[in-house]
Amino acid sequence: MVTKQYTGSPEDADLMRADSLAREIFSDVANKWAFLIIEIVGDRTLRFSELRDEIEGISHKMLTQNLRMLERNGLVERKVHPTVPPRVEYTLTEPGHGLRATIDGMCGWTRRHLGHIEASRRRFDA
Amino acid sequence: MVTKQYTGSPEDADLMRADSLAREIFSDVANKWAFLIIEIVGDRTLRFSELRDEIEGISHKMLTQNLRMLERNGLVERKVHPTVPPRVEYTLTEPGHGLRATIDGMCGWTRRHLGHIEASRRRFDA
DNA sequence: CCGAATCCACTTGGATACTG
DNA sequence: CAGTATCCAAGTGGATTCGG
Repeated sequence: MVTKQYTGSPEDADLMRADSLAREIFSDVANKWAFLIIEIVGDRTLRFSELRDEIEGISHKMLTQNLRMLERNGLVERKVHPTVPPRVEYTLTEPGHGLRATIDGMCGWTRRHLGHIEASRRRFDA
Repeated sequence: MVTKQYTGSPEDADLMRADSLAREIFSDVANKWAFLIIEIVGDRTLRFSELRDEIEGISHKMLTQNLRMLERNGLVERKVHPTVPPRVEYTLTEPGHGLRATIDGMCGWTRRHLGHIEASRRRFDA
C-alpha cells in the first residue's frame, strides 16, 4: 500500500483499486475520535451516554458521526433495545478488536516516548 | 490512558498530566497525512519534492505543516544541505521507526479486512 | 529547491432545538 | 435517552506569491 508505482499494466488495475480503497478506509479511521472511541469501548458494552461521559471533550455530534462511521465500516456493532426510554449499546466487532490491538500498540508507543517527545518539543520551540 | 477516572488525590495529578500529554501527542500524530508520510519515508531518505511526488494528493502546505509537526515531536529528522539550490532530506528517527511499526500493523489490518469492510459498507448503505 | 505568508472558499464542529 | 437538523463561528486547506 501507498508506495507502489503503477505501470498501467492490466494486472495493476486491481492492485490500484484495492490500494485506493485501503487508503480511503485508512483516512476514515485514522482520526483521533475514532481511535479514542475504540480504545474506550474495549471489550465493554457501552451506551451512547456512557461513551459521551467517558470521552472527555467530545460533542454529541462528533460522537454520533464517528459511531455511524465505525458502524458502517463494520467495526462497532450497534444494538437498539426497543424500550422506553430507548437504550442503545455499542460493542466492538471482531475486526474492531483487531484494529483495537493495533491502536493499543500505538498507545504503548506514546507512553514509552512521552519523555523523548516532550524534550524534542522543547528543543524545537527554542 | 484515556479511560482512567481521576479521584483528585495528589498522586493522581501526575498521572493526569502524563495522560493529557499523551492524548495531545496522540491527536497530533493520529492523522492520515502524518501516517502516510511515515509509511512512505520508511527507511529511506527523501527530499521534500520526492515526498510530495510520492504522496498522491498532498499539497505543498500540508506536507510542510506535517513535516514540521513530526520534526517537532522528534519523529523525523530534517537535514539541510547548504547548497544551491538547497537540498533538504528527511528520515525517520529511532522513535519514528517505532511508531512506523505500529502503523505498519494498522496497514496490515486494513489489507486483511478490505473485503469485510466493503461488504459491511454495502449492507449499511442499503 | 524549500518554505513562509497571504488570501479566501470551503469544511468542520459546537450549540441549540426538535422528534420518536 | 438517542438521534437528526439547523445555524453559524472557527478552523482548514489549496492556490499563489514572495524570499532565502
